[in-house]
Amino acid sequence: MARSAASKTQTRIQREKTELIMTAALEVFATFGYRGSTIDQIATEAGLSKPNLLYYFDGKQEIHTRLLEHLLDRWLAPLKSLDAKGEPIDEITAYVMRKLEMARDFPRESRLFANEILQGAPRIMEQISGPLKSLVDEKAAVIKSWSDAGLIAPIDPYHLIFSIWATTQHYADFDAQVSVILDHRAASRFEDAAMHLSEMFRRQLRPSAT
Amino acid sequence: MARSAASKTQTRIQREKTELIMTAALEVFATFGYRGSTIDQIATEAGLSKPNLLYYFDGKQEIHTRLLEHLLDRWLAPLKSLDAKGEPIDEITAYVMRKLEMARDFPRESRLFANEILQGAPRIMEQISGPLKSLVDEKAAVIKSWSDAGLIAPIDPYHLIFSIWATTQHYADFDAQVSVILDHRAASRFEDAAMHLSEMFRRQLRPSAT
Amino acid sequence: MARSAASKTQTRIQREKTELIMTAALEVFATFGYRGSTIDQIATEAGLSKPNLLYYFDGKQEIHTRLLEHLLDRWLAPLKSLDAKGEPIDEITAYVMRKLEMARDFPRESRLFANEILQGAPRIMEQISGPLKSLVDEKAAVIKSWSDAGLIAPIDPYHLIFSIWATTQHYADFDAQVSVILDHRAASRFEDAAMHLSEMFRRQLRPSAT
Amino acid sequence: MARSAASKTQTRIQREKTELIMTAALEVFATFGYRGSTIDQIATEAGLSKPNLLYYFDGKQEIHTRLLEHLLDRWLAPLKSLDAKGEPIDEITAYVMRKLEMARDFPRESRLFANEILQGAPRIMEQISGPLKSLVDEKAAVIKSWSDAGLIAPIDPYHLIFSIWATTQHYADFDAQVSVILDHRAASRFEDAAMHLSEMFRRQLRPSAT
DNA sequence: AATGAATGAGTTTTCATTCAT
DNA sequence: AATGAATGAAAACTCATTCAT
Repeated sequence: MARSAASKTQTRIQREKTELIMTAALEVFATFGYRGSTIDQIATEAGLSKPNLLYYFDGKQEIHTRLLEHLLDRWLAPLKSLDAKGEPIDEITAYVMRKLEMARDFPRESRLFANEILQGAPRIMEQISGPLKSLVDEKAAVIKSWSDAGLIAPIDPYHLIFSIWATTQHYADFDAQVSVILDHRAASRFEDAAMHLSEMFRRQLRPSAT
Repeated sequence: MARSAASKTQTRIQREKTELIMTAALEVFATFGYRGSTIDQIATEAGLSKPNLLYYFDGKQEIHTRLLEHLLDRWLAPLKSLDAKGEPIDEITAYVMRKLEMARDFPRESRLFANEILQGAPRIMEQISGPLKSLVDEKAAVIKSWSDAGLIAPIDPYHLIFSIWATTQHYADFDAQVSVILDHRAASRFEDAAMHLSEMFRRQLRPSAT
Repeated sequence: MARSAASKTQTRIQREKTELIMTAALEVFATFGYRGSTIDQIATEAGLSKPNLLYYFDGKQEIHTRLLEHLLDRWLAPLKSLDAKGEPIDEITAYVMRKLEMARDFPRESRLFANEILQGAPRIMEQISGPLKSLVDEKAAVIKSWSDAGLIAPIDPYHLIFSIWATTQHYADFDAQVSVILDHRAASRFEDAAMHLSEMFRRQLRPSAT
Repeated sequence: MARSAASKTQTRIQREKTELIMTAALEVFATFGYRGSTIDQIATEAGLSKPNLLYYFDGKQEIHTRLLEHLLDRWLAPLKSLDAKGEPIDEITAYVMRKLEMARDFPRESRLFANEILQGAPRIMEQISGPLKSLVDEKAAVIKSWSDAGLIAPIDPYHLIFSIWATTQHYADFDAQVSVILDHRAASRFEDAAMHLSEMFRRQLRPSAT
């Protein structure tokens, strides 16, 4: 049995197929949600037979869990890079831009995540209350210190972070709506959003002239 | 057969049961998504038998569709109230507050909507490209005019609207995450968010001193 | 949902269908064992569709469990009737006869039980170590007292009981073999066994002439 | 292909692996029955890969069939040894003891056999109606002759044999039940059974004083 | 209006067996 | 000989929907 991620010694084919399945599953899960997706869809998307897919993964649940685990690293990376020693406003703005790039380049990951949270995070709560919360707490403290030092305007760092997440991920998660509303302007939506958001957050963070 | 709620002549009991079912369905669909929800769950939630529920609605699809239709009015109301003749920054800030209140008071509606858009809006695209887009276009024009007149800072009205939607709905749609990250501070999340967001949007809109 | 035996208020149809299914399941499980039986077989045997069968029972496991529970009463009855106040040898011989009649009249019940024990009693251990063991302990004490009083030959009551179980149930459980070996004499196998076993146990129990 | 163990010319390794598989299969089949066992379990038990196992045997069915064939010799041996020229009661008692030893030393073989008969002997009927029946007929005739000669009490030899089989195999086949009922006395169950059964059969066979 | 009963079409998963190397 | 990979057929179970009363 080549089953389960446990086995450390993977053959080339195993690595390739596992990757193939994860990609297909990401596509399907991100679009239809966990319950709305079928193994059949994923198998078809991956060009495999259903039993063959189940040769690599123990079941639907496992694929999903592994996708979410896999996702977390990439998901936390932009915030991790926020440098306590950098120039505060530049740091935060750069973070916003990195998040926006992720929304542009990895919209399926964003939707997968959103789908999960939306339903109460039943299969991912641990990661949220664990690593994610820890990281947020850490970086919120950094922002707080900047705020306290007067380097940026007084601000609630948690709600700032939520605003950044919300505004950037919106372009991935609500793309169906965004694209329709922007119609012909949709092509440049990420550039426009970049302009808009960087301006928005810079204004918010700039210390008052006082 | 009194089938399908379409029939205009409803008895009182019909109206009550229909309402009961819609409420139950909202709860269930908002939590589990369309595919993740079963008629059984909705019937149980509503305290009805499954066949009895289907006496009032033609099927799962219809309940969902009607929920979304029903939802739209409430959903558009806050933006509709944006008054072209009001004081620009106050108007927009008030809009933000109304949206935030909706996230607080009608989180299930918000999640139902988010679920739908997230999956590509397959059952609601018409309403988005129709009434919703029209309204947005209209109000975006108003904001544009304020911006052109120098009453507010230069801004892309569409992306402003997206930012408002994103930041406010975030508190409903991502509540599972927000609550965990804020832990003991979660109780005041809407008040804190109100402070944060009103400040954020005011700063952004305030015309430059120049 | 009319599911699960829990519901006390059963309709006539429910009682009939439940009974019908139990009978069919007994037939199938007794012949093919738990794992060797399929819900399809049981449904076909009962003249129902598979989902209809599952409307009455929550699953294969539940049908099996309920059969075994149901079975226990009937299974223990012959031993329960062993009367401490009766004439020892007659009492025991009568018990042997009752067990033999059960092997003749309820061979499927016997095989269902045998199948389960044979596989280590995974789904029935509780009942064995509970009610069954209690009853055996009680009656073994009775037999022991007879033995101690010299009313029957000195004997290990537990092993006597095992011998009774083994010899009588053999005609049900190993019928396939018994019938072949006895070929034309097979028709009278239960009468012949009755003669043989009553003589065997009487001889064993008769106190020594000493 | 060196497929199928039928080929007479086996290398040493082939013989060893075949033996290894048979041992593993016996363990598994005896515990879970034919249908309840999977090739995977057997392969794992044998420390082989599934395809490798199937290199030595043509399929699940074949392993099972060969096990049963293999089993028959050992199974008939105790009865074969019953010597028409020996002292009747000693001969029969010795047979009982040999059977009881088999139940103690080869319980899996006993259970495998029991499982098969219990399910109507679908895969072994031939051997029962052939060699087994022949042997039984032969030895039953011997016992009959002893009985007719007054060397042992009048007795139905077939039912005597059934009683011997039943009582001895019971300790292997129903061990799950026996052990629980005897609890702390279970350790000596075979010694106790030996006492009990030898006494039981001796008493039954002893010609009446008359 | 209401509900117990029934079912066809899935959906996940298992498993004996085969393929390719 | 041996094994990683693959699959068709089945099996358990689910669910939206319909039937009958």
